[in-house]
Amino acid sequence: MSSDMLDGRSKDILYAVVESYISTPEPVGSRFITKKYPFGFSSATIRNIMADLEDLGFLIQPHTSAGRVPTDKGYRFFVDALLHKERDSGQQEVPREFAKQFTHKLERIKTNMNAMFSEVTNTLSMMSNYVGVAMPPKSEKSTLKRLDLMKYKGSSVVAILLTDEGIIKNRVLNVHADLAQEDLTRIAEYLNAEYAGSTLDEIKSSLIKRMKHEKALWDKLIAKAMEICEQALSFGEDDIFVSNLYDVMDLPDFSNIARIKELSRAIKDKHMIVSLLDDFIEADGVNVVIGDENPIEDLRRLSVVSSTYKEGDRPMGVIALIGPTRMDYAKAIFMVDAVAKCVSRTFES
Amino acid sequence: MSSDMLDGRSKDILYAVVESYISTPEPVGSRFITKKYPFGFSSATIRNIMADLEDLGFLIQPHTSAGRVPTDKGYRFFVDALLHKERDSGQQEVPREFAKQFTHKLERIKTNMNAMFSEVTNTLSMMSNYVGVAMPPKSEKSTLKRLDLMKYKGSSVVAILLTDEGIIKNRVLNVHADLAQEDLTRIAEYLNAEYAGSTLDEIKSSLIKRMKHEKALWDKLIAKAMEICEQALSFGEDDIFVSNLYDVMDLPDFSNIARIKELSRAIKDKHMIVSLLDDFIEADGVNVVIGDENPIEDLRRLSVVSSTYKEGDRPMGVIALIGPTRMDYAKAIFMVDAVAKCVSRTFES
DNA sequence: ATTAGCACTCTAACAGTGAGAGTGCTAAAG
DNA sequence: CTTTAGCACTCTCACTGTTAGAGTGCTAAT
Repeated sequence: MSSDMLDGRSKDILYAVVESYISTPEPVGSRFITKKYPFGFSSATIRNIMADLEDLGFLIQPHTSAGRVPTDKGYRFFVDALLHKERDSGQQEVPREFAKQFTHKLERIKTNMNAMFSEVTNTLSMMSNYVGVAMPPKSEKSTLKRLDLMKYKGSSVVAILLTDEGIIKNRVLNVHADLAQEDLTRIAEYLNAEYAGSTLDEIKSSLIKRMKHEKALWDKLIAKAMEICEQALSFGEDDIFVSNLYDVMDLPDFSNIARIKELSRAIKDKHMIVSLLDDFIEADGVNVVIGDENPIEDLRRLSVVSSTYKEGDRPMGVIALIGPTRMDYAKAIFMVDAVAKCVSRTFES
Repeated sequence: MSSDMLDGRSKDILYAVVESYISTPEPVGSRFITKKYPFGFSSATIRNIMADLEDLGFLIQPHTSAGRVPTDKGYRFFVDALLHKERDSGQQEVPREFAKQFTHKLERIKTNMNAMFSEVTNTLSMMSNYVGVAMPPKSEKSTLKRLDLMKYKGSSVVAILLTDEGIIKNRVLNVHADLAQEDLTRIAEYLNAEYAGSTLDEIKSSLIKRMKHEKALWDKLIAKAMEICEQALSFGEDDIFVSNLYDVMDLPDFSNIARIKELSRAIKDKHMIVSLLDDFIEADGVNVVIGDENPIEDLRRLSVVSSTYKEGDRPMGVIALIGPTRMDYAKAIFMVDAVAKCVSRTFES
């Protein structure tokens, strides 16, 4: 980490510059620092230090004779410092009331996953002015509680999957045969007996193995059961919840449509976001990705703050905030963390 | 309708002005009209007529010595004229190929309602640059095909409703009793025997009647069944599908955030949109609401073009486009109509 | 009834100016 | 050797004045 090369003084100044720029989006000059932060150096000294910081790539000036603005590297330094600080002094106090209220609210609507995650993303967005994102639990990792099959039109069948976590998925399948409801019920019973308690992933692989092995299945119905089960498990894309952009538009960073459109484009492709957040589901605590660091092209001028929610200690999904690199990281980190904890609590009870 | 007071000449000019302004968002002047539309009058005459049209409230000038811009009343005249014209000459030809392709696409994903309606709104938005909206079929109006109950954690039960239209709803209920899965199955069977084939609305009212009548139900299980059924039928808010704003941001009308935010605000409250579209579900053909005419405050500077999709001749839901009052109505009307028809076709097969 | 002509108005674009903010460098002070 | 005061320099932004152009309304002539 190249910020190790900085002496204490430089760190203080850098921290101050980033903090100031985050709170007010104006390039910050040396004189301003001397006024607002009583370091005890003259503006000339600050100036020298800032020039060094610029050489090292932490700051940049929009043009000669403007103040300095943090680079992504500068923000990274700031966030790292922030995370260390956090660890020492728990700054939560005021928002305990919020957490309580919010948990209550979630508790009330947790029966409806959609409504719950919409609530999560919208609250997140409203309170932070950034884009709230929530990735619901991955169904593949959850364990099958019960499978039901219902006859539908013609040769199509509705499969309903219930998992331990309360994820309910349904899917219309074509079974290429006119099975009676009784047959379906029997098939479902068979599959339940066989697979209840396994994770969907396990079921899938076991299924593939068995189908290969017993190539000619003696029992027609069991063969059909296998076929149905496989279809039932192949879910479509993962859906993800993203807040609307209403509150985001208040930010000065997005005061022109070009920027807002960029953001809109970044969150349009939900697969992208999913694949990004997938990487953080195993990570512990809050994760911050800043601008450049982002693997996804469209997110290179944005930052992502994420945290996982868990049931017990098994990570289930991810909560995140997406905003400009000039983000109030302290706030974003705190909020994501708090909300993730609320969601975890909801899943436990 | 006050546009009856206009003579043919005035109508032609008004139509031309609106058409021109829709195609290019520049106030249109008298000279421009003489150039582009060979009416055979001089600019001075046009000028007089335009002054009259302004007095009558069809046009307005942003400032002295600018051209004229249509008022909502002006757009209304234009749209009415458009709808009459449409009736005579079917202008569909080119997009038959599109309709075919799109119907195919829907056919492939119709098993997943969510995916289907997302596809509808996003395609609509992408092709028109306006906001695509789709209201899925109202579950209350659809008939019950089958109800299933599955035991969940503790005293909660998952109810799954399958309707004729393929709407599958699930809901977690609290039954305040530790019923075994067998009991649940029996209850479900009973309810299916009793109610399959009725619309959910009918079931609801019948249920209420019965519960009042036989106050002391002798059969505990049937009492429970009633209770469960009632809970299962009380769905939450209707959800509605709204496209993202990505393509909308290309419009010059929304080139500043204030306008885009206004739009964002208007579509944020989905209940509002639902209540608006509900009014048009019975209407035949395409419906256009222009600016002022809108009952909802937030939509007063926007227009809504809507159409219903049906199964047979029973209207099921609404497809709509929301855009600026300066909208390409011809295109919007055509697209909404075409897409609604594609969706109808999908529901039929 | 229509139109040519003209005076009038308003906007948008452009260039020029000056204040202000902030820098880098140098030389003096600690 | 580090810090600071001083100063010349640079760049932006806000303001001003000016002008070209587009469009109007009115009047008088056709």
